[in-house]
Amino acid sequence: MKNELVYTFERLANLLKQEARTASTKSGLQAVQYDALLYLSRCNRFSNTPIAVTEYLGLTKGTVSQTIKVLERKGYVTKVKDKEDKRLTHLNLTSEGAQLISSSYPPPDFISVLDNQSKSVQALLSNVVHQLLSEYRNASDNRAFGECRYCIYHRQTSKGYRCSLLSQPLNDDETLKICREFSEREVE
Amino acid sequence: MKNELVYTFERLANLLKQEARTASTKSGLQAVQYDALLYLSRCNRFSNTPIAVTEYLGLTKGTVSQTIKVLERKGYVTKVKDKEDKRLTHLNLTSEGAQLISSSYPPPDFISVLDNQSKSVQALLSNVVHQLLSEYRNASDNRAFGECRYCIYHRQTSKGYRCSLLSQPLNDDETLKICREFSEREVE
DNA sequence: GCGATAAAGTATCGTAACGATACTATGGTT
DNA sequence: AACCATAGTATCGTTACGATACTTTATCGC
Repeated sequence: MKNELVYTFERLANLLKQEARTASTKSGLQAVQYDALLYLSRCNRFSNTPIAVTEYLGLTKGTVSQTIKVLERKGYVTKVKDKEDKRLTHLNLTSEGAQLISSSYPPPDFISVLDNQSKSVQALLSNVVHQLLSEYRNASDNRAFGECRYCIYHRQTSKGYRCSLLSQPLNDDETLKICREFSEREVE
Repeated sequence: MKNELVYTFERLANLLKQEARTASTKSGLQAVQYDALLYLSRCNRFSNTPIAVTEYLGLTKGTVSQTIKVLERKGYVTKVKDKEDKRLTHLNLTSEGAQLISSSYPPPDFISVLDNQSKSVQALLSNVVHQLLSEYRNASDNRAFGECRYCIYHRQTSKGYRCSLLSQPLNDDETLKICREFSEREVE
């Protein structure tokens, strides 16, 4: 039954949200602030701007601007103006910010459930849910926010990885991070 | 990779939330109000109380009390005092409330994605994600809120279904609804 | 080049969510 | 009857959130 699947996903999402909420209040942050910080810990250096946070979380610019201000005041992020494009502000996690995330993420209860699954189920889930997400991204008109390495602009050269959209070299870690400019690569 | 799976689920949850938000604002409701109404449309007659909404959504009593008040004022639910237990208030959807949900739920984009999947993938997903949810419910100390028919207290008699915990007869529809008293039945 | 438009970001305001606290009323237990 | 647990409401302060208006910088058309 399709509808039932939606219910199940929704309930899962609810429980995940609840677990995240516990983590955030334990660290003295509001839920949105935690979500924003989490995003910033997962995105690459082209995507750590207020507008990217805005699109990722599905909120408005003004709201996010305030959220960021609080995170800055609490010492979890710092603002750095972009050298080339002076409209842009980059948000870097301080070591406190990074530590806050790494001490509470990923959500332990959910991870333990995944751990219980057999390797084959895990692999299966990974495939199918990825597929689902990529189609869902296409169906909704939101930005994709996928991982760099799965992007059509991602290139491997003799000197390492590159982004062919932004014409920038990428180090290995970065190819695992999520990017605002992400565009789905066709599976061959 | 386990962590990656968590990310994927989280992003899926995010997109689902965004789609729900669009639906709610389109119908002139706040996100929480919509969530509460959605729950009330899915729960059985033992679980349509403010406290059940509270536990399902993971909020506090006071907050939910206010949310309900708004839903009542807007004409989407009505309050009915319980005959036996006078502490309880039952929240029934008005026809307007029911119509609001049925016109916007399930989320069309997500459903269309599920539709794209093959029958076998759908079946697979259904199994695995159900399993995941049931284990996650056990891992977290929240109430389960599962479907009546999968509950240990669910009985089939010659006269129809019964709840052996509350000693009440159940009609067929009700066994599909979610219940606050739900307790997972062991799979044999 | 110049002007128009778009994009990134901030500030401010009003509404509403949310948790905390304190309270009432009913039910259950011994 | 005394006590405690449960369901619910009311009120208060903090904060999220969208809307609007604004500034600054890039980009696009010519």
